[in-house]
Amino acid sequence: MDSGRLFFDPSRYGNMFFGNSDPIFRGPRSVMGLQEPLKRRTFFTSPDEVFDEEYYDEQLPEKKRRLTPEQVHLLEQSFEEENKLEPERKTQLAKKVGLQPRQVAVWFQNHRARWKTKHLEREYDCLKSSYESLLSECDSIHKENEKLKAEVVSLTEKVQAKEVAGAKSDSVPEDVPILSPLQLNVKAEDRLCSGGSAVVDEDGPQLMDSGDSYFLNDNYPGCMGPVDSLQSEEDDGSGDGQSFFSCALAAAEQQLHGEGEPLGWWVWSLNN
DNA sequence: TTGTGTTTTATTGCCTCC
DNA sequence: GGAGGCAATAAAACACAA
Repeated sequence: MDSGRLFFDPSRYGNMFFGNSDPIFRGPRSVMGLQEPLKRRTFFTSPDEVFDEEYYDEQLPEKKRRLTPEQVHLLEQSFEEENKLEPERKTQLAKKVGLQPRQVAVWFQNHRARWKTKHLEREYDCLKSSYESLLSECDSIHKENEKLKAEVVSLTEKVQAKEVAGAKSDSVPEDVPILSPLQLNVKAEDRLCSGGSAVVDEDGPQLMDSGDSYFLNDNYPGCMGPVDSLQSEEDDGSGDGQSFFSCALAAAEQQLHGEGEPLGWWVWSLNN
């Protein structure tokens, strides 16, 4: 926009603003009566003034003025009802608030723009906090996953140590295989997956050789599967997830302390 | 008081719809 | 082609710190 443009363009809007065709539109500085601050007043303070041609005959056009709080209030009320203006409503509202219909239209236009900006900002904030919340949740699930994997490794090592120590004295049935730590690890997690656990559903990622990505969701690198399925475990009371490890840990500890059934049986039962 | 940043009012140009 | 909407922008009005 050039700075010397007209304050008001009669060619576009006719003489709706001023009641005559006096060529007074020369730009803001030449027509705004800056030398007469005492005569300053708000643009149109009453409906009568809006249509009072004599007023504009005797008073030079003024600078643009802020609308009064009452005018703004009325406009906002109307905006809340409907943010677009039909011609009839525009005319009625203009009379009601004491503005030119064009001013009302401009106000609505600007208000829609401001509303849109604020709405976008709110949506952005909402999405941002939602994203940060999910990120934090994902992080804690990832840590929990690491913890559980470490627990599996620890238990496996304990089981292996116990088996090696008791191999010579214990009589293990011939058809019960002695599992290697890797096999035991895989079997334990296999049971975890197939036993109705909510941690990994049947359609989700299945066991792979690496043993370190069973719980990862390929669609969300670094993230787990749906959080809801995790929460559902507690809800349905099945408890096949972490509680499995707790049972395993208890059984291993019992074995280490010479209680309960032989660990060979536990390994056998896992395998069947 | 003044400089500066923000808000509000108004204009312009372009686009879509009827 | 005219009416109306929107984005971009100008410029006045306003807020406020220094």
